[in-house]
Amino acid sequence: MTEDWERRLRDHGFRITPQRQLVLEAVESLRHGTPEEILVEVQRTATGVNLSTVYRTLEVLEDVGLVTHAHIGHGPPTYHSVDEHVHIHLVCDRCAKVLSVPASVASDFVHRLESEYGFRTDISHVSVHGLCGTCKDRPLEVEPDDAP
Amino acid sequence: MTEDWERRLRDHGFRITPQRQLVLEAVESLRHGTPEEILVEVQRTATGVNLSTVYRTLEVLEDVGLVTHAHIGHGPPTYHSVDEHVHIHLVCDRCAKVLSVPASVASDFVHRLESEYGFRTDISHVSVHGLCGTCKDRPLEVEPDDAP
DNA sequence: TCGTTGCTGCAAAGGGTTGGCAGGAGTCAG
DNA sequence: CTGACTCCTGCCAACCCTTTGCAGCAACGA
Repeated sequence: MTEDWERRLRDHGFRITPQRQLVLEAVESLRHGTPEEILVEVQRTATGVNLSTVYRTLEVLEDVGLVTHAHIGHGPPTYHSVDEHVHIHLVCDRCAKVLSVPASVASDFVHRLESEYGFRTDISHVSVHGLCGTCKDRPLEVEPDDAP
Repeated sequence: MTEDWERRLRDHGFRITPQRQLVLEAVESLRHGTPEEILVEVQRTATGVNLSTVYRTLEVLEDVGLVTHAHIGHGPPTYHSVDEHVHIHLVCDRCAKVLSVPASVASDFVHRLESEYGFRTDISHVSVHGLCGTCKDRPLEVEPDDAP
């Protein structure tokens, strides 16, 4: 995959450490990951790594453009490697499933924001909430003792 | 403004209390407000009101459809009254300014999500990040001792 | 007016995140 | 290859935002 991650870090004055490599690899192998999940993945290789290190490392990796994060719902953010295709998260508020769709569906929207409001947006940063195809067709609530 | 808020609450089996009235009024007068900000506004009238009451009240008001919340950036959510026009928040990552634009700019995007992915979305729930008109034209960093 | 039960205030706990500190490791010059 | 200089890490405690348990108060129907 990304092989110039070392250069990327060095060029920004950061050092190369095992922790940084492991965190980056974890982000790449999990395709969506919260800091906690990334920690668990990292600890499969190196048990000693600490959660605060993961937080600090993710910040560094984001700084140099190797990962991004997005907010899915109310919980902790999820991190992605940037060599993934840029995508948007659709979060179902009913079943909590997360769909990824290519960012291109939003390109008209993005262009309108830029031309009409001068706002240049990073559409992938936040997720879009709603109901997924399965859930929106399902009746709202099924009280078990109401139907004949 | 909304005068049937009492009915709204009653119809859902909730009681009418001064706290609920005050919180609702606070949300309407602040047009964007975090729980903390709403508390401060409420306390201009009733000092004794507690932050947990604000949280619980906002949950109730959202339940009955009198307010909504949206996530702006990493911090706490902001609440709006629902009689406001539905809008999208554009958050500038550089200067942290928040622009509100009518949700109609996103209608094509919303329709595509529904027709292509079966996903029915509540576009106003999360905010869109990026750079505002002012910041995107500003040079990235000005190192003071680099130019001739 | 009285009783029921939901609502509130308080305080404490909970999850996620950040900060200070001392020791250890990466990097660079020699 | 070696040494020194910093940066980075692990640990722990603090932090912010939010939720919860509980006892007393107050809204509402009878």
